[in-house]
This record gives sequence, C-alpha cells and structure tokens, in this order.
Amino acid sequence: MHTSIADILKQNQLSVTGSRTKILELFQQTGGALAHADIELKTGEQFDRVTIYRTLQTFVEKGIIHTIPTADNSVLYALCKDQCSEGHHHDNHIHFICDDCGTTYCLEQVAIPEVRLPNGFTKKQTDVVVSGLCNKCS
Amino acid sequence: MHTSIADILKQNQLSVTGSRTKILELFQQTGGALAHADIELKTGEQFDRVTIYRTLQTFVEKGIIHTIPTADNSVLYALCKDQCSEGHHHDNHIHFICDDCGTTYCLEQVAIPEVRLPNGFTKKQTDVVVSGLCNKCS
DNA sequence: GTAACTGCAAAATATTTGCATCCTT
DNA sequence: AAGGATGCAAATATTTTGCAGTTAC
Repeated sequence: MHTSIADILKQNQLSVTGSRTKILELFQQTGGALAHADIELKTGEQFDRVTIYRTLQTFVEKGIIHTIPTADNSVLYALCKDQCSEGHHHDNHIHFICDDCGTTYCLEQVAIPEVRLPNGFTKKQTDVVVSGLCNKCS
Repeated sequence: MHTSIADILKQNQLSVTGSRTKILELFQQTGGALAHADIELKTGEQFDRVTIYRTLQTFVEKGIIHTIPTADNSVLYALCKDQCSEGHHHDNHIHFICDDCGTTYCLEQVAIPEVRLPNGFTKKQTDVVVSGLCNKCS
C-alpha cells in the first residue's frame, strides 16, 4: 500500500495545499518526468507560474522530487521513488529519454552501473541518462 | 601531432574568424567543459554575447563541441575529442562535476558502462554524469 | 491567531531575431 | 566582389524577488 499525497507532504513538514497536492498527483499519474511547462499545461494552468517554480523548488529541497540532467539542457523533475519508504535515500536509477515522443522514463529496474574514478576523485552521485526509442515508439 | 584550430574550422566549412579561433583555443586550453558565462569571462568579454551564442550553436551543429547534461540545469559545452580523428563519432566518456569548485571534467579514460534496457527500448546514446569532489578539492 | 502559501506585479536573467556593417575567402 | 560572420538593438522567454492578501493548522 502506498502513502497518500497528504501524508507525503505532512512527513516533510509542508502544509497540504491545492497546488502541492495537484502537482504531486500529476507526478504520480505520469510516472515519468515532467518539465516546468508540462506542469503548467497539465494542471490546466490553474496555478501561477511562480507558484509552480516555488513548489518544485520546495519539493527538490525536501527530497520529494529530483532534477534530471538532460542532454538538451531542459529542466526535468521526477519523483524520488523512495519517498514512501522514508529514510533511505537512493534515487539511483536510470533515466531514459525517447528521441521520438520525448517522454522521460525513470527505469527503476535498471541499476546504475559502477563507475571507477581516477585517483583523487570522490563520487557522491551518479546520473545516467540514456536516449533512444522507448517501447511505444520502436 | 594535432590538427590546428584553423584546420578544424576549415574541415567543417567554417570561415576562420577571431571569435571562433579564440573560443576553440579556450576549449583546448581548459580541457574541461565551459558554460556560456565562462566563455564570456575568459575571453575578456571581447566578443558580443550574441556572437558567443551563435558560435557555440554552430560548433554543436558541426559536431566540434557537444553539450553536457548537468543535474543543476546549467548549460555546459565541451570539445568532442574525436574532432581530430574525423569520421567516427563516439564521445562516450563520463563527465564529472565537482560539487566544491564547480569544474566539469571529461574523464576520457573512464569508459561508459553498459546499460541493459527493458524490452522494447532501444539505446542510442548514454550520458553519465558523476558528481562529487575532484582531485584538487578532496 | 499565526505562520506559511499563493498570486500579482515587476525586476533581473537568459536567449533569440533582424538588420546593417565588416571580414574572410 | 560575394557570402558569411559580427555587433548592436530590441523582441522573447525564463527565473527570481517583494509584498499584500489568503489559507492551513
């Protein structure tokens, strides 16, 4: 069973408001990643652009969502999957961007491969972004 | 021996101009990745902001440089290493961003690990961005 | 009731486009 | 000389900030 949206917010000491609930819902429904513009559109533009910026920023700070690096330099956000299993934090999964439909997937089932760095370099986080065709477009 | 900057430009059907030469030089000297702002600063702001935008865009189109995905959503560019070995194009190397000094390194010596995708997904390109502390900051 | 959140306005940044001039070939 | 490249001005787009009004707890 999963944690309700309101619970996620409360667990992070955030008040339960319309925009936050709606935006989190949107992430849960989508499953994948969303850009700022997607959110504006898909919420029916009922929220101020600024509110969306601030909401996303808050979510990132609290670790509810994270940003995804993309080769085309757009800004994408996705749910941190372990938001439900509170405590442990390891969003170490691969992101896949479809060149055709543009959808971004968080491939939870694909583990991040180990990377060996040269001497003197310390690894904190590894982001892997794979692009190509998704299962719907190929 | 390596190809001169002027030759790189000529090979790509570009006229050899001050801004292009200076910016390519900067990339060669730096070795690592540069943001638009870095270029403005390090060239001593002798070129128009617009010229830099257009130069970078041209270089990306010609495959002389490429963009690097970053988790903090800034725009970074780096030389495509095989610009000299014309033909084959596989900038498959890892990018490392130092959390402390902010420098981005292209770790040519570290191979991109193989990633196995779920059925139906086709891989075209893999980008790996590792963050942490570099050998100067640790 | 109080602190936190939102929306509006506006400022600050970043990026793109048009056009006249200058430089490379 | 001709075409491409640059610089300036200005149009767009994006993101941030301040503040007053509203909402959650």
